[in-house]
Amino acid sequence: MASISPAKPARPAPPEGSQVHGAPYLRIKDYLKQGLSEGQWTPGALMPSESELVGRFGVSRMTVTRALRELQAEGLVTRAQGLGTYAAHLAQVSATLTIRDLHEEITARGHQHHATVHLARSEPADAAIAARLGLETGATVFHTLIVHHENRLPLQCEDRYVNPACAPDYLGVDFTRTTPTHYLLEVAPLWEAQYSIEAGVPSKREARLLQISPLDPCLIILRRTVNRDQPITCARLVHPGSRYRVEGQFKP
Amino acid sequence: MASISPAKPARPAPPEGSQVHGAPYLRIKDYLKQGLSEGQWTPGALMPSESELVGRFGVSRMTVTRALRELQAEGLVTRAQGLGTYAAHLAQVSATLTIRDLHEEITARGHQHHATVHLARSEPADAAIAARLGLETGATVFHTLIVHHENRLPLQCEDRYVNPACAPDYLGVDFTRTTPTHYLLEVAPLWEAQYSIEAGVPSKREARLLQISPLDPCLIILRRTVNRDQPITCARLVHPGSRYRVEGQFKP
DNA sequence: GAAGTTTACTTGACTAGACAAGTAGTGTCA
DNA sequence: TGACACTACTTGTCTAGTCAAGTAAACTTC
Repeated sequence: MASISPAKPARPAPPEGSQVHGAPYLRIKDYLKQGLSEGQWTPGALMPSESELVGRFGVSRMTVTRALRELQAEGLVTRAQGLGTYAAHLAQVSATLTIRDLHEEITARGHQHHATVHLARSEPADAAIAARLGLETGATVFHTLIVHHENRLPLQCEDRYVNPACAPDYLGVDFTRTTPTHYLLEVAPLWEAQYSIEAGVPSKREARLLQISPLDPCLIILRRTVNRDQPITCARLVHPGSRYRVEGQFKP
Repeated sequence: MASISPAKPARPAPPEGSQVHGAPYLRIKDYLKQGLSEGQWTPGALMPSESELVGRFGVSRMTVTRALRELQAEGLVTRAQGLGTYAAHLAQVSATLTIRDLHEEITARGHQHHATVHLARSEPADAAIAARLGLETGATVFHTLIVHHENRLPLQCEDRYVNPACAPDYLGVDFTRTTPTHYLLEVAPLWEAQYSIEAGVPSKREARLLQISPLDPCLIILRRTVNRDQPITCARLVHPGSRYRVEGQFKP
């Protein structure tokens, strides 16, 4: 099969501006990205077809397909069978906000993390908590209230409810050494989470634990974590606005 | 070539629990995802090699490669040449927060959006703004201050500086009809953005424009947008904490 | 003219190989 | 014992084709 490969027809040189080095699929991606950033294809415009790119770059269709599929996964183009590849409307693109385990975040800054446990018990769930954990009202849930400190300064008040079915040994964990997030990640490795980030004022108890005034603005994150089958945990994370912010970047 | 295809050797049945329907690469992804969610491979564990999956599912290596490459892109596995495929440590995974154009967000809720323009002029940049836009101190920049309303209630105060080189006609736009975000997306289609989300109190002017008390907690988003070559714009978006929150979900 | 058919073009998915490059263990030789 | 080559296994990338399925426009038929 390799011996009778026909001589390749003369093909046009690779388009100007595309990278010369690197794997062919990366060169194709870079060429298309650059055209998109220069406005060569405005949102909604029809982009070159796979066979056109095959001819232009002198590669096989699988290579072009890979480049286009990755651009699609990155949200830069949309593709439709029978129609073609189109430049995407970037307004709908999403931002990636890195939300890491607080312990890692603090130690990565070279600071000291320590936690104080103010509550760790099982209790009957009220209607709101039960609904969020997919349980009956009055069912037993685990409840912890932990304050995380960075260099002795309170940074986060973590009020968390856990479904006992997912982590039966939860209350036996020493939360001054392991964060609940870290422990739950190990017990239930693959999950989905929903977040909501808002600004508000702390409750009186939260203000006292965070050593701030009840009027100080706080960044409040509500997080609910679900396994494939059942809810695992829901948490209210309250941070003094002056000491914490969420950062992220978005790279289409 | 099709006529002399050899009979396929007997192969083990697809692993239990995997989807029967769907494209083979999706079946393989689903099988691996399920194993990860059930703890069959805990973070850091070595997962089946490509050739093992080829044998197990009776497909070609390209198909297995595609499934694994997509799982890698989704952050579920890490791969290393010469070593193998490993279950990822999910703690470092990122959450996707959808940040849409405010006009779209409001109209999608079936509500009415209108904007009032309180400032739209060019002015010399002070040191802080110039640094963020990559310009010299004193260089001319465009400055707009716009309040966005949802059903007549102020929702966002948008204080924005724009690099004139990227959008020379910026001040000619009617911002009661087009949001700056939307216009800038059209003028400079491909960009990167950095976000910072924090809780704080509004300035006196912001409080007045948003019709809230200067003590009310606000969700403040600082956004800086960069093109491939140069910074485009930086903005301070102030939202009353009681009226706005950022939602997102994370689905590995 | 309206309704169906054909054709050309598009993406979607896959096969059965190929070579390259990185890692780790094993065996050999000085 | 230490240095080195060899080997087995892994992922990374690519080729040159295949068939399927969806769209749209041109063409044919009634």
